Amino acid sequence: MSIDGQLPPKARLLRAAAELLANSGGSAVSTRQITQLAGVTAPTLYHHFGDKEGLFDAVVAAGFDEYVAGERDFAPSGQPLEDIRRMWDNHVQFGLKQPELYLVMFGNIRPESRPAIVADAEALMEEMLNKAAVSGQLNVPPKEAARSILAANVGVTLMLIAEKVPERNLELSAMTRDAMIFAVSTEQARDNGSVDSGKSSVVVAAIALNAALQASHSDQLSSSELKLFLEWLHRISNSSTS
Amino acid sequence: MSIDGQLPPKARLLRAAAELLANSGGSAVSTRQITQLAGVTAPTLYHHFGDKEGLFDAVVAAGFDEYVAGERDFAPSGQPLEDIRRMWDNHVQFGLKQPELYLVMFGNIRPESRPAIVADAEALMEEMLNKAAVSGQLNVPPKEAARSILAANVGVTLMLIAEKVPERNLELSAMTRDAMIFAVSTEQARDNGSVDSGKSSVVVAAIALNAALQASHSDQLSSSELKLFLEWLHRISNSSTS
DNA sequence: CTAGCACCTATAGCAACGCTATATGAACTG
DNA sequence: CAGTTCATATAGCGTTGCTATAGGTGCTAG
Repeated sequence: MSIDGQLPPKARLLRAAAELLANSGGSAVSTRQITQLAGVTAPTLYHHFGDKEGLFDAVVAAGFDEYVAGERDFAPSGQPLEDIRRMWDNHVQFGLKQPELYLVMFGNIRPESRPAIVADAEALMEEMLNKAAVSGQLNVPPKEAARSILAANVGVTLMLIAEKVPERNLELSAMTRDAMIFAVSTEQARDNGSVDSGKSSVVVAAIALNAALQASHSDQLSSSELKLFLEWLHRISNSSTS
Repeated sequence: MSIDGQLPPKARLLRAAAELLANSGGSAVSTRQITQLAGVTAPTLYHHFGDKEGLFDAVVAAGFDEYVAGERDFAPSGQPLEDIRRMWDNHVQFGLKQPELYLVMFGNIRPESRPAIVADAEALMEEMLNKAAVSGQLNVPPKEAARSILAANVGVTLMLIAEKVPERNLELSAMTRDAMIFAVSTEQARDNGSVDSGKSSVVVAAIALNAALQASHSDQLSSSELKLFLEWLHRISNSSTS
């Protein structure tokens, strides 16, 4: 069993590494396995990729393209925060579908050395969050929101990967996802555009306070209090529609 | 430099492994380094711990005791959710103080094989969340809340560890923490938050809403909610004086 | 006191690992 | 056709985790 196909050795190495990584079942993958499956010898690997990690980086880059493609396939961007939710789910699905690859990408943490891939994923999410921000749907800077959401997203995915398949409960993901998105979003983001007229003075005042709070970043309340406060405001603001 | 102290070889191995792990700076720690520092030879290690991972598990067990001790030192506060918050912060601090040990404990993810240590940490958090649940402060089962919070906690800690020290921003942790706690808690859970200053337009709107609310009989909020809501409104309204 | 026994540790070494110094072939360029 | 560059192979270095085997140590029994 070898990868022949008359591809150039570089591509064969990439394919062999990806295949072994995907089927390794958690155990380590050696350069000898890879080169044997690719039908080349060791120096070829090091000529093209520098070292083992370079090869894995290249595999990860291809995997990341797939990841990004998945992330971008969504995003017809009616609702940026809805797109963020789909990005989250796509992230989790990617991790569960290719756990080995995912672990190389996001699970290979070393102190003081941040994998470039994480920064890329962060930038991707920040880009999307920027759209939400310009629509006034974010109450924290997009960069920090992206870092926070991605951290939780990775944490949840790692935990799901570590669990045995039959015990995996995607509710964990959904719950954490909604919590994070809710935390960074303003209240109007949870609104699907129900526009109403003939509001009472309470509603008007609530909307005014709402806007003022969002414009001025009141720090009179803690951020978590503010979330709850705004949720109530939202309830009051929508009271005329119910 | 070797660990002598006339301790039995088993303890010397544990100490040597812990020390090398703590100072390895991210690079791998070999059994030869450990045995040399402990002043023993290889078979001694394998006699006592089975294999390298067994040794690390033992080190982790000791580290986990320290972790648990830190988690239990807090918790007299009467407010379970406040204790959860401290558990979160303690978790992050532990990870940042001993990143190598933390990575062995929480960063060594393999598919289908869940480290027992994660389950223990989860149980610890679930136990605390149970107290919140009996007080009616949880709106999700404690088990799922614990898993969700812990997943986010680990994700945040790993991300902070991966960052260079000067760039570490603990706001990421605080924000994610509050988001998760808020997500699992009922509204009555929070009352003691940090009090800050406010902005004038907010104050105006708050006063308006306050007056409007008292003039009308809104049934959008329960009486207890309304009470807290008005209290916060009052706080915002008075912020100009501070 | 000695014999036996269980426990613990050391000597020496295996197979596998990541990686490389060196050399050879192929392909393009002048 | 000579020269240069790129790509691959031969062979092997140093290190890794781990172990088959044997020897030393301290105990209890006769």
